[in-house]
Amino acid sequence: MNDKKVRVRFAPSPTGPLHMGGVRTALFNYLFARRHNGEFLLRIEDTDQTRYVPGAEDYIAEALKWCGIQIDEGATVGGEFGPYRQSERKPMYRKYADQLIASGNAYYAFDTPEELDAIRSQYEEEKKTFTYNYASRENLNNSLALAADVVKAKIEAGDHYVVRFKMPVGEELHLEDEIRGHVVFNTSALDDKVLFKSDGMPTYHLANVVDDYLMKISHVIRGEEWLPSMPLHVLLYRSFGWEADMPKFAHLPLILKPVGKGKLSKRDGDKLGFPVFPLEWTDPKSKEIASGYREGGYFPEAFVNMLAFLGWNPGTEQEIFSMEELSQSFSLERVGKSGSKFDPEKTKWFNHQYLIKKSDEEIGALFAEQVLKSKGIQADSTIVNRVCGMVKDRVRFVSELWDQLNFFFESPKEFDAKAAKKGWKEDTPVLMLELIDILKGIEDFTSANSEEIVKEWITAKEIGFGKVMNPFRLAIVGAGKGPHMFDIIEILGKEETLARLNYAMENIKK
RNA sequence: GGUCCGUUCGUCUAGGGGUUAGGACGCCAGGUUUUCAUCCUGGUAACAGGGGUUCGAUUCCCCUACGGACUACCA
Repeated sequence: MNDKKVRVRFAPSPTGPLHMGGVRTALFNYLFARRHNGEFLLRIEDTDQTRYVPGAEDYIAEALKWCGIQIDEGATVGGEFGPYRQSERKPMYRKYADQLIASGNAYYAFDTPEELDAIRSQYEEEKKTFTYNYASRENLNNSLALAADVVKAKIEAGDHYVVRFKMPVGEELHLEDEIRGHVVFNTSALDDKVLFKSDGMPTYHLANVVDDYLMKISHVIRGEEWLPSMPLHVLLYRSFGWEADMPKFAHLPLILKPVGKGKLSKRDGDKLGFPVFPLEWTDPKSKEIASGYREGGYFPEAFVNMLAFLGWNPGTEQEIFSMEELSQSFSLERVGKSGSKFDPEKTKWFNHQYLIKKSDEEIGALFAEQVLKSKGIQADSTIVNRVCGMVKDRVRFVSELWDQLNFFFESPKEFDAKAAKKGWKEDTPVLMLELIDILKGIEDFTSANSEEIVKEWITAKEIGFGKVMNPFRLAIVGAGKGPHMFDIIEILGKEETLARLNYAMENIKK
């Protein structure tokens, strides 16, 4: 173990909204940085200009912010290792490609994409696989096969070319991954990857290694889809002579679809009935809207907690972790090796846990803002907070509160048929009439007091609570649901309570 | 096809040569409750298969099967 300062980076490509897998990668990097008092950087990998999507970069920054993932250095916040956008670093990559050519680790290749495509399909017809590597490069259009003066002439004539890595032959590479342990690759099975494109931009592989080196990255924590290119990256460090400063690698297991096969993709979300994105996203071209966790009513803490447990666990039975607790507990050793199927149900459970932990004031404010306002209902915030507190433990989302609380804000006009059939009997009207009289006489209409008086009456009359309380509830609530009856009528007040009772008497037909 | 990675309840997972294989989500049942829900209690359900190694393997090794990733002048 070297004692290098921990510096990690999240390096997304701004080709669209970040999906939850990307957010988890960012989260694990962030947590790892926090745990080791290190730094977390955001680097934008926009080397492919053809795939650039406007708004994607802002989306990434906003999504991380919503999750509570703070960026120490990066495209949006600056820092001494900038710029942090690869398009802005463009001028510096060229010399590294040249360095590799000079040292014999890379070469010029003039083959056009069309030529390569043609070769590939020809191989396919012959049921062979074409690989641009030691076996084929001597016969292709590159500086390894061509005479030096021809190469020089081509370049001077302005011919388009790429720079390819010259993959060594027959070497066994023994690599260490922080999550997977020992991994072995044979370089003969690898190909001569393009490092520098004909448009003057580096590919991911070159830019990534150069930037990680220049930005003094200590650990590369990324998705498992990058595992196959780890040998290339290690070889690049070696070719540059940067082995001593090479970061450690950790490849995270993938997040899989809840049903069916394969990894979770951006297309899955709304089709499968849950968001795949942290924030809602409107595609700038098609104007299609993809739903987000934020807009779906999830709390960022719940979303983050759920994500943290996809592939990682603390080894204890604690499941609810704040960002602070995660920062203290996170370790790469406790990240699993196998992919995890995402479970939308558990995410809802996490949301419920956070919802019940929040104060009545917080929930009340959200309910007023998100639900009542849109219904044009204005209500006293003390009342709103109080009723939210009464029922918050039975919902998973703020939006579900309305179903539990509607009767506080609107008197019932219709009555649940099933509850009416069950609770509203022949003798009910007589009892309700008596109940109205009792309630009328109560001066102190607080919950405890009216409960005592009504209970006394029921006990004295020997009629059983259900015979009174069930229809009473039906009249007040409109259904067989809701919190403690006397708490409800205290909030409603005597006048409203009596009005509802009278309305029910006239409108519930047996 | 090739290369690499993986495989414990339906799902997320703990565990690890000798355990009643633990927890959570979901589901089911009972209890509490004047209702619904919460809550409490209980239940359902797993070491992919075959070979080794060993006194003993779910745990270590190999093979098979299955799953996954990668295989672009995309990241």
